[in-house]
Amino acid sequence: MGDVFKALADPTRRAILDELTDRDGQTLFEICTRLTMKHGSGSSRQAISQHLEVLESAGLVRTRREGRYKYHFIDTSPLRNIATRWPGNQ
Amino acid sequence: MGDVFKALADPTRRAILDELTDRDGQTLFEICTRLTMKHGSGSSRQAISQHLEVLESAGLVRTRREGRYKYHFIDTSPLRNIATRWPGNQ
DNA sequence: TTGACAGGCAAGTATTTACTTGCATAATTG
DNA sequence: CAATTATGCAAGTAAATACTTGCCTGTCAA
Repeated sequence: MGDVFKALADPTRRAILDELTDRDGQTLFEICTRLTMKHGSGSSRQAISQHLEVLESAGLVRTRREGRYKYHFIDTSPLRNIATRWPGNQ
Repeated sequence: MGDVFKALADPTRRAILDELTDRDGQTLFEICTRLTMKHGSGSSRQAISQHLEVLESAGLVRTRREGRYKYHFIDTSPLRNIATRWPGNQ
């Protein structure tokens, strides 16, 4: 089980979560191309793939395989602990 | 200005925030000794000092100098953005 | 069934980050 | 004033992390 905080530490991974928030259930290639559209300096496919592994291991992304496609879905439930760990934050 | 997410990525820094939540306004040495009490393998003074710099640069810790003492106070307001950045998280 | 497409694996490189080491400064205390 | 206490600074080391490179497997369509 990965660390949610460490998963959120990288700006590329946060951009991936933004992207999935905007359009849930994308494939690896869709995420790659849409990231290069928005931010000029897009990461490589392998880099994004490894970021997705980190996000999945932290429970922030769930995946479903269909044929040769693999769809990625955001899961925000692990974020709840962050909001409640240090009080005075409502 | 530092990155709030990167500041939260390190477990020692999160332990410092826990410690300040438990008892706000501690000096560097108080934080060091209380961290070594709870978790056996306490970090060195310099390590904690550098962690505090990161937390302060991220806006999670504010400081007040009085004589030779420097008091550290937690500020949870930067955490609000985290809770609201990715919806479906109330 | 051949080729293109989507994705996976693993080892190596490069960059970041955490920690250490040693000395310096400033405020108190005896 | 000298010694101690609390902290600061900066360069170096060690460990973690992000990224690359090259090849491999499975799926589908012509």
